[in-house]
Amino acid sequence: MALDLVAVALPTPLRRCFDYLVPPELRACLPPGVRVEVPFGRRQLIGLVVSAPRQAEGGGYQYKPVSRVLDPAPLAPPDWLKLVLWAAEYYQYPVGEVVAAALPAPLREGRPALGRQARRLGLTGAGRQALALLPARAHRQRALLSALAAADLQLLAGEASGFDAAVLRKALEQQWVEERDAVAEPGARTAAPPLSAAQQQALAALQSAPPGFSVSLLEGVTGSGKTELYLRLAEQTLLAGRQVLVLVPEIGLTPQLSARFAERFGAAVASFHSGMTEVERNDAWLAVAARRVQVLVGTRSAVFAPFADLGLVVVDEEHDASYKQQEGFRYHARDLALLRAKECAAMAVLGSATPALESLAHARSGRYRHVRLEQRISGRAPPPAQLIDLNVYPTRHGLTEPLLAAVSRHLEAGGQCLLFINRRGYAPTLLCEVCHWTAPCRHCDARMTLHRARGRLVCHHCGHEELPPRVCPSCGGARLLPVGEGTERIEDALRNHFPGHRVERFDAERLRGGDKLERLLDEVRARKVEILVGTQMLAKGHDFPALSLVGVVNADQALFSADFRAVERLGQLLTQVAGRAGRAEQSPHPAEVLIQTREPQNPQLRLLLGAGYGALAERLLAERAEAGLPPSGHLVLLRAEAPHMTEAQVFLRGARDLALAMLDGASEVQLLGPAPAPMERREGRYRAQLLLQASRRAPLHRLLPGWLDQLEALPAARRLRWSLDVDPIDLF
DNA sequence: AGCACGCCGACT
DNA sequence: GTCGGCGTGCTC
Repeated sequence: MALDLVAVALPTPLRRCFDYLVPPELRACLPPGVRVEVPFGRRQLIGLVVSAPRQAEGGGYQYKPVSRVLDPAPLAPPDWLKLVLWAAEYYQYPVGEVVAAALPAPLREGRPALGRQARRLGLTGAGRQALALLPARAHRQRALLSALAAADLQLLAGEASGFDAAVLRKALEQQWVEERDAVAEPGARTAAPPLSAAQQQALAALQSAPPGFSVSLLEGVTGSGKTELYLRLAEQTLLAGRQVLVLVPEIGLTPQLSARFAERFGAAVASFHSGMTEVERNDAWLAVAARRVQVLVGTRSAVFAPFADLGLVVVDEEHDASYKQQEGFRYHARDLALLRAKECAAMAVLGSATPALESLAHARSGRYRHVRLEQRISGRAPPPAQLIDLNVYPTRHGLTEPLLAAVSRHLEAGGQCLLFINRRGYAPTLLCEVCHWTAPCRHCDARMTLHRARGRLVCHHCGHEELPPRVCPSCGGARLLPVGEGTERIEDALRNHFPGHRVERFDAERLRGGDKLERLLDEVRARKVEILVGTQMLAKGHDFPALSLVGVVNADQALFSADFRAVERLGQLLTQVAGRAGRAEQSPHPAEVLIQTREPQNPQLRLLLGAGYGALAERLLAERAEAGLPPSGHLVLLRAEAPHMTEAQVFLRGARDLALAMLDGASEVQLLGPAPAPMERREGRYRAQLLLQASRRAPLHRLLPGWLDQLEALPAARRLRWSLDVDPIDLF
């Protein structure tokens, strides 16, 4: 007997879809991309139709019928669904969970696909009169009305107004405030600033890409004005009636960039990131599908926004590791963005001052167009970096005399100083002077970091906290010494050394919650802060016009790391930090970059400082080719964690044997391990991994589906946590 | 993942 | 005698 069936993706960890009977009257209502409610076991679930209804022989199976269709039309165009299905296959992750990651929560849970629209609020004549007559205690109404007296409030799709809902409701009721049409105007609203000669050249090079799909790597030093080029390309795309996706690596960078886009393009712009509420994200998502929004600025997950006609994809700071999701569905947003662009015949631009080796390799092979922007807008070359040898100069609280002297010099000349140290807390180790005991975390193979102001020892791997012991728990010795330094200690040392100068610390601990980062950055720009101490969050994207000295307290951690990407990352980080200095014309003092190191002869460090990131990248690419590592080879990592190391090892050995049985001896796929993770125990669990390596993707990816089916059937697989990471960027 | 079914220990 | 532990099996 022939049956009408549709395949439905459901939110379960099963790596397959499920077929449902199509009642005859619903046959026309079930195109791919609509949501349905279906019975699944004893539950009712919301799922997504992923195939057109098809005729099939029953084969005796009792299929269940679709219970309900939620959408009159597909939620998103076919290329969106294609991206979702492709990602599920490529990352070998359950389709239903990929769909769940690609849909905002309200849609996932079956809420109707109705979004709130972009709005514009304006002050009425009555409102203007009311503003003069408001009683003094009505300060919240006053704030609202005076803000609107200055300018209409333009709210993007899904954006909160920033005013209390009750206050807004009252003002609308009183007709002090009215809703006006929020017009999404194509083209620029505010005039674009003129381009430098170098920018003009780069823009011309970008624009000379053939119509349709193309990828350009825009390699532009910090301060060279890449953002203005994105804006120009976006304007052109909008005038052609197509939409724009701009990806940024982290939420902290969205306000700046979306503000610049909104300033230029008005209501056509929306943001999308994890700091928004689910409802806000839902509104933005739906507005993109309905073409009420033309430009979306967002983090990783914005790559799944349902563009109706995507014409331009920008991936800013494309080298940034935040684009790779590090748990669950481990996708790389940059890679998916390129796939997306290809399917939509859109132009893709990868922007960075320090491109990933992957992207450089593609540029070198001609697969990407390589556009360089080597001149800063200011015309000033980035300052040269100099090394301070920690074997020669003693330190106090991590700082050498030459570095402190440089800080004095720049402060006297009215410049700002940035001290970079990629470690939070006061000191990474608490050491007993007598027996050399160090404070360990009871859940991890790691030392506890001393946070002195909080009076706590904190493990940065699991979050465990303890009170520091008074005496050594091992020998009873009374002299426990903080060894090494973190941001807090550097901050203290600088406060003591430069009393009367304002020192501010920038790290996750200090800036937790709210808009503290934004507020502090404003104070930096207003020159109220003279010395900045911080972690890598200071290296990313922010503009400090008056900054003239960058000091790197210690560059050495990465030089000893086991991770094969450590030196690439160090090169990117040092280049990005150094790029914060001397960006603006009004920089009061020639800029300087000083790097403290115990390894001044390190060849990679010298190459970076002498010949720049590009030269280091060339060297690293050659090394990767030699070792068969990315981008010259391809990796898949199977991780496992269990209460005891033997359980993890037994599972991974089983996995290895299955893979060996599936591969013939001559296969290009190499298996490495199983081996314990670099940190064997973390959060109380033992971790190990099995690495698959191949010079070509095809044989590796051919292996995966069948291998995973067998892995899931392994009895050991049920008793521990394991996951597959395709194209891993960290080896645990 | 959920959610059932199923077969062994300490409690009203 | 039952409530409940988590092993194992299935979900169109």
